Amino acid sequence: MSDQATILHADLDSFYASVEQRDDPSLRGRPVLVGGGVVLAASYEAKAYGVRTPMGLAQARALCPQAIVVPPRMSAYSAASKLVFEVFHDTTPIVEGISIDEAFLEVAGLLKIRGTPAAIAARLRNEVRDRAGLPITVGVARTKFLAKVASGVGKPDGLLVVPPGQELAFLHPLPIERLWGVGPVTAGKLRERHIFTVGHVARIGEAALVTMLGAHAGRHLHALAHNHDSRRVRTGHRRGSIGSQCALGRRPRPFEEVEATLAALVDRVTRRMRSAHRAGRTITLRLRFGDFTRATRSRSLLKATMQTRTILETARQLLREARPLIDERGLTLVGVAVGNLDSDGAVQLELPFDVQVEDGLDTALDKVRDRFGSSSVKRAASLGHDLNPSVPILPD
DNA sequence: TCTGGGGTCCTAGGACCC
DNA sequence: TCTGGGGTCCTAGGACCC
Repeated sequence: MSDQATILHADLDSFYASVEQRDDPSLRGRPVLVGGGVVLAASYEAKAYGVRTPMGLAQARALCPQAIVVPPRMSAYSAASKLVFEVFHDTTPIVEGISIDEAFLEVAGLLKIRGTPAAIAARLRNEVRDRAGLPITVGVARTKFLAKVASGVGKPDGLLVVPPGQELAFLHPLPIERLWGVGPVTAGKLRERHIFTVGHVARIGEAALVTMLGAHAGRHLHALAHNHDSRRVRTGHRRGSIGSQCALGRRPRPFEEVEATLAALVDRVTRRMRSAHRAGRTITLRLRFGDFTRATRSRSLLKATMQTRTILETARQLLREARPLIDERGLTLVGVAVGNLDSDGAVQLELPFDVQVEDGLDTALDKVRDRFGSSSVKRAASLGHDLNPSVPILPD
């Protein structure tokens, strides 16, 4: 681990609601809720009344009757996100997007030319405000995990640097829910054992955590509580699945209507696959029932496809096989996702500027593996690409 | 508190191969 | 006829994230 805090976690505040307030001045300073059936985003004025996501709109209105509810405008949010990510990429070449509204940035290579990480982060916040008109919080620390915790603590519209040496003092008083990977279930298990803060987690041994939570989760939490997190900021991620789902409400639906909904979902998914040039091999049908239990059914094809017909046939078959469950419990959500995504043919990526093929192909590939993850290079091999040293081609 | 839509990662058993 | 260990893929479920 570096001896300087050079990882930034940049996180837009109440993203959708902020975009609405930016685009409609009459909403500024007022409680705004973005949502349809549930609250997708709440402005800080609304959060002050206890509104959270994802909360039913009726409940949110009860907490904050004067809230202004606006329907989501996803295309406006995508455009705003694009602007913000341009600022990220203008700040440093090493940007790892986490979602539409947050990213990790590594600034270790910029210190000589652009100043301290705190100065870089402050400029980043100004740029996002100037160019995208949005408030953003930045956390700075030596590890990704701590940078993310810092941005969470620094919200809204803040900048929080955790200096090396003060990390555990910062971390240990925080509630366990701040740990990445601690959701309601894990928090419940920990609370049962009177573990309420990160400091408590740090004091119990790794073995006890593993017994409590399983091998991976236990080791993961133990490491995070001690601020052990060697993950680097990684570029070049591509998602592994594309899906779409639709809540049906509690009213019972005829099976034919469910089939029609499924067809529309498959159509939406395959359109997105084609525009992203991704083909997939595993079709997953996602179901949620009247009692809110869930089930998934999946099938893998021999060959990746982005064809609506093939994917719909498979999805329909899965739906028919699940019909007894549906008839028994009632259906409240249907979704379809296509995973095992592969590149549709060769996707060319330039090697990072600091990787020279002249060093020898193996050395270059090692560096690329280090940066992008080993899977990218394995995929190149499995696809049988000709790795011509003068024109490196790496899918993904 | 009656719960959207988009994802990720991990676990675990069984099939199958060497 | 009975047996081992290691590895990968498939499927289903669960927890978590924004």
